[in-house]
Amino acid sequence: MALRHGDAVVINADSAQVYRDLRVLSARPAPEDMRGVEHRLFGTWDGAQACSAADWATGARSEIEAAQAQGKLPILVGGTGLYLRTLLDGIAPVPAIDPAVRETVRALAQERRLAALRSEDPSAANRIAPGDSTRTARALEVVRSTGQTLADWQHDISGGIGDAVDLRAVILLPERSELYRRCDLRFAAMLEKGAISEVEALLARKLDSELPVMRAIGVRQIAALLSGEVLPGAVLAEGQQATRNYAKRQYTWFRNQPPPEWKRVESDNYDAQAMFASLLHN
RNA sequence: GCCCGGGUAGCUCAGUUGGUAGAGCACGUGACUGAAAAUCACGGUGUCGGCGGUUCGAAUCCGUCCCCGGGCA
Repeated sequence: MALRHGDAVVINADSAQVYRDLRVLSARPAPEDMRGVEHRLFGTWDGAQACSAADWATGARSEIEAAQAQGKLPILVGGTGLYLRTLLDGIAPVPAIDPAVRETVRALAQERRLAALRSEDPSAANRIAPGDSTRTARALEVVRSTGQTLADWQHDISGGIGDAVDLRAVILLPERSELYRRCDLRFAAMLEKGAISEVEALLARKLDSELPVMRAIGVRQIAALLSGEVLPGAVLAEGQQATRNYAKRQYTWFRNQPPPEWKRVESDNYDAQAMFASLLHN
């Protein structure tokens, strides 16, 4: 069955690796890692623009089609569960939000957002946890911008390709202490390999601090170092901590959200070659 | 050696006039429908430094010992 390099296309499914500005901090694969295999949607977005789950899914869909048209096998790799869900299951076709509405809503403190939502979309206000600022803002911007509630839009989910493709999925669930150990090594290596100058360059762009690029793990911590608010030793520890916290959330998502038939690998020393072989077999 | 300050959850610390303990973080579990490396929800943390005493009852009061800071010699 031996899959040759030229037969596959690797497509990124990670919400940070999507940004050009985050080569080091998103651990984007280097040319030598790619070993001649085509890679798509890595560093494709400029940090100045936010890539939404639907934006990514649109891009992924066309990359998958292009690969298939050439008889190549698309391999999606990455850790953003919502992106994969949007690609496979589709998403509510909510039109683009009026930028003015979005800006107004995001400028509100959570208490004010919640109060507004209670009068403009009471059932959403009731459903969303009171402290959940992201979802409160989303529900509010949707009613305000479209005149329909988010729940109304979500009755109709569309655009998923899950039923049209022969999906072979595998989820890696490493042992916790080993996972954390690797998180620590990973962030330390980033500091060694240019993360600090990467953040310097990012800060020089003076982008909105709420943009997704600015919220990638390590950006805030390193920015604090550069402005002298924090000492070098603390940056390492904080970056490692943030990495571990994220890994736990990601672990919870992938352990519970995907369908039960997705293969889960919990061992740390599996035979990758054999695993992929069995995955691709028939 | 003497004088101060301090020893309470894994860490940093709160604990009013004695009624056997709390907060943040960490950790664990979970949620997740267009910012998701985001945003949240829930949960247990424990010989309150040791030993003795007073008291119906001590993290809180008394004695003593140990440990950690700082100061004086």
